[in-house]
Amino acid sequence: MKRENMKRKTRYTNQQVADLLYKIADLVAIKGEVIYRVMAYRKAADSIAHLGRDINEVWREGKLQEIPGVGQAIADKISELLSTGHMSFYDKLTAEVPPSLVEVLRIPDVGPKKARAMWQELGLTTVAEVKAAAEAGKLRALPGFGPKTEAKILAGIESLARRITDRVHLGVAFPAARDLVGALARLPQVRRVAYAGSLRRFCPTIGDLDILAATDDPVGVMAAFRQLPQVETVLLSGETKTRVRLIGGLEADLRCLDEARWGTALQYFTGNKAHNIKLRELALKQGFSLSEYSLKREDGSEILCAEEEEVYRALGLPFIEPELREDWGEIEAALAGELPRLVSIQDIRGEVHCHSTWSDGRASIEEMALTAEAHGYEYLVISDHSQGLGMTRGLTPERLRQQWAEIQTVRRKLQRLRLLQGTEVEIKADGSLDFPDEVLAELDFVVASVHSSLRQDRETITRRVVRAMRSPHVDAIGHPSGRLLTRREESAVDLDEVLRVAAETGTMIEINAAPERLDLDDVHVRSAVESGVSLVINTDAHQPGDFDNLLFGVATARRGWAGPEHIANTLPLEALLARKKGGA
DNA sequence: GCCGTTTTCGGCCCGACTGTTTTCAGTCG
Repeated sequence: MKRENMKRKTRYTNQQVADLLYKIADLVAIKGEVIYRVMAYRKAADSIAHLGRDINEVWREGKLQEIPGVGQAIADKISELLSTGHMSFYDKLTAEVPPSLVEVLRIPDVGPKKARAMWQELGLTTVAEVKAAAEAGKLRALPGFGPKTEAKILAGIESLARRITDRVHLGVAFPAARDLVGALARLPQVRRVAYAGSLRRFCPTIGDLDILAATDDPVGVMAAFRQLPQVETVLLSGETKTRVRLIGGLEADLRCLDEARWGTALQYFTGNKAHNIKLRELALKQGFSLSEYSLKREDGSEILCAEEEEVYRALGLPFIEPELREDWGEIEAALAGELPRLVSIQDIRGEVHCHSTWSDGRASIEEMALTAEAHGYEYLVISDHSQGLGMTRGLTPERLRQQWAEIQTVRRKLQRLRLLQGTEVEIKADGSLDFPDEVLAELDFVVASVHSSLRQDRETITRRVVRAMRSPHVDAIGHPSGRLLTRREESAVDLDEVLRVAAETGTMIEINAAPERLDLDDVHVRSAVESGVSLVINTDAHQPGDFDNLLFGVATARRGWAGPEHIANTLPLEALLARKKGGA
């Protein structure tokens, strides 16, 4: 009665391989090995997490060592893992260093040295044991520890327990950052202020906010910052740097600096770390030392950069857009003069996926259309859910026809916007569609999505989506992975296969701009761009305010190196319709 | 452990803040 797939070896995803390498890095650090060995594991893990190709495939082709940061030793370990399902190096390592210490490392202010000390001196290997020891006042006796360190560790454990997740999506981080920047901009001493960090790069999730302020009065600005009503706790505060926890739990750093050094500072604090390290290495080769303060020549004299562009120019590079700064090859491309031209929000002419009160939207068709028109859109497709999705009051074919009458009425109230009718049709568990072909054939644009049975295994859910893509009526696949950032993992669907079939069938793939989705994700956008898949950016708006999310979708496209030519809704309506399957 | 416009060996980005220290180590970004 044993099924075939129960005997099969576990298949490792890129993320799982990366996570194992991160874990090895932590354990090797606690073991006390040279930091460069630790960094090597982390670098390899970063590369694999953002590979954009299935690691199993790369391994089968024998090309593991072509991955940046993967040399002979790490390639051998990955090979062993993928072929046998275990890694003897990891087994040996965890026999020496208890793997639960990785959790201890997550306590703020506990790094490898402190974790090792607590483990070696007091035998503490879990967060619970550390907590008990701290409460009993046993930590302060350790060399390098004191009462304050002990208290900090206790507070750190508390904050770990209180936080559900340590990252938030852009829909949370972006308004919070705008709010802080606005408050600081109102201070008379502040000359310039901006957010930097992962938010400026539009990473899908954000760990904390990085705010920069140019001022001649850092002490005054820091004092004012600590007093802001948004601030719950001041975590640390010096002359140039203050770190606080905001109400709601998000943490924010404020750095103050001279206006003349704005460019180097903004560049540095935008990151990411790997991009910065590579930039600093490039600077060293050219005889400079680059820091957030300046470019320093070997004789110690400084070149100040008031603008970011000057930093890149001084290193012989064109400006690199923040969304590209992930060390995914952008510095090499910049050196070669091969940076892509990125799509911008002004390029988007309309959307083909939004909802109304006809299903689970919160605004009428008219409100949605007028808002889209006010945004300068040329077209909008109303695409309410189909009948099978009961909780969204999905439409039956009959109601779909009634909706058509309303769309025609609304059309008369519009100046420029061209309003069309579509659907977000449910892809049922077996891959069939929730409307018959003759109904789909009448619609202007069909988005097909998966909302149910998201836990199907990889083969089943992939076959299901592929079957939908082979329908001549399906123009695009909506939010293909089904992830909900910080809440729900993506489904097991094989996105590489989805993209391959998309290219073959001419099915468009959506970049859903809702900040909790950003689905297709940046890494696969890059694969789509490389394989010639047509993408479409939609906010999936359920109310008028949701159209403002477009910038998150555009940023995700930019992070995947997409230009306007890769995004179908940068086209005028007729050209977009012509690009559909069987389009004129 | 990785890597090469100086290198196949000897490097590997740079700085702020805190706490425990008599001058610096650890952590963080």
